[in-house]
Amino acid sequence: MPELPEVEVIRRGLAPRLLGRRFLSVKVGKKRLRQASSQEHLTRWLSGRRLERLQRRGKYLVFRLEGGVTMLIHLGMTGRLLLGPPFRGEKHVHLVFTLEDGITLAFQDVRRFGQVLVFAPDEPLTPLNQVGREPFSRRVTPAWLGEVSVGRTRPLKNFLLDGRVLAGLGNIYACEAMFAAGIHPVTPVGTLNFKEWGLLLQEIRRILKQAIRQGGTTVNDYLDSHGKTGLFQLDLMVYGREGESCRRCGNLIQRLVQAGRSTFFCPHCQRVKQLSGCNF
DNA sequence: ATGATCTCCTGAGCGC
DNA sequence: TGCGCTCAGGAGATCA
Repeated sequence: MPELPEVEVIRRGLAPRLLGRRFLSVKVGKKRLRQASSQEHLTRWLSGRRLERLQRRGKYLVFRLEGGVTMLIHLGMTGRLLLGPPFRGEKHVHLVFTLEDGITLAFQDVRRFGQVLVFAPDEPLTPLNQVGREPFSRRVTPAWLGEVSVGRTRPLKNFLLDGRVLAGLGNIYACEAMFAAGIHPVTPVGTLNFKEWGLLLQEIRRILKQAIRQGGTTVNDYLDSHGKTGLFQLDLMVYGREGESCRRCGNLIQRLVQAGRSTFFCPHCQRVKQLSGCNF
């Protein structure tokens, strides 16, 4: 389940191999992805164009090509972008890009939640309109988090999973950040004070950086662009650890369901916030 | 306007 | 061994 760190690791793995090279052709499989441009559209706008920049926006990879053409790739739940030709008979390969110098890039996605969309020059990149601020952006501050949460009652966990506010966090890193900050996942966001937002933001950034350094988190499916697993799963404090001992206090990690997703937390390290009159 | 729920998809894991 | 069930979750759609 690629979240911000996994997408960033993939971006860094792909960039040295793809930048400056031209796309020659693309082959699209029969099964439909959640959202994908047609073979004709991809061929028309990619063929012969050099990749100028490879960026990340939230969980999207943004391929900037010559002449203002842009390709967006979202890996969904189980998407992979693998360098090198796919093995014969490899399952769930839905697109194969061929570039100069014999380089191939395969998009593999078991659950087909992914997106591969190409945009003509000056065509608006509509999927990015919904993407919130980058966690490492200077525009994300404790004060801003407080502002967008004032008067809101939704639980902190749901807030962190809302990509329209803060981009790139998924279930794993949301759980880990709340644990690290010692804040209970059901806490209504409107009750968090400046200090708590500051601590949470600090922990979000620390954990995302650490996960990038470790090559991401592999729980079931994730592989980087070279087919390697990440290592951050070894550092997980709560995610996927229901019934196991808290690595900080020894109490049992609990699970609850929020917004249809599992939330893992330590009931001792993450206390339910006592309501106080003044938040700031 | 806000927040919760549903939908898409397939394979792994489990009980019987 | 095989069948049916549940679960995993990002993001857009839909509902109260």
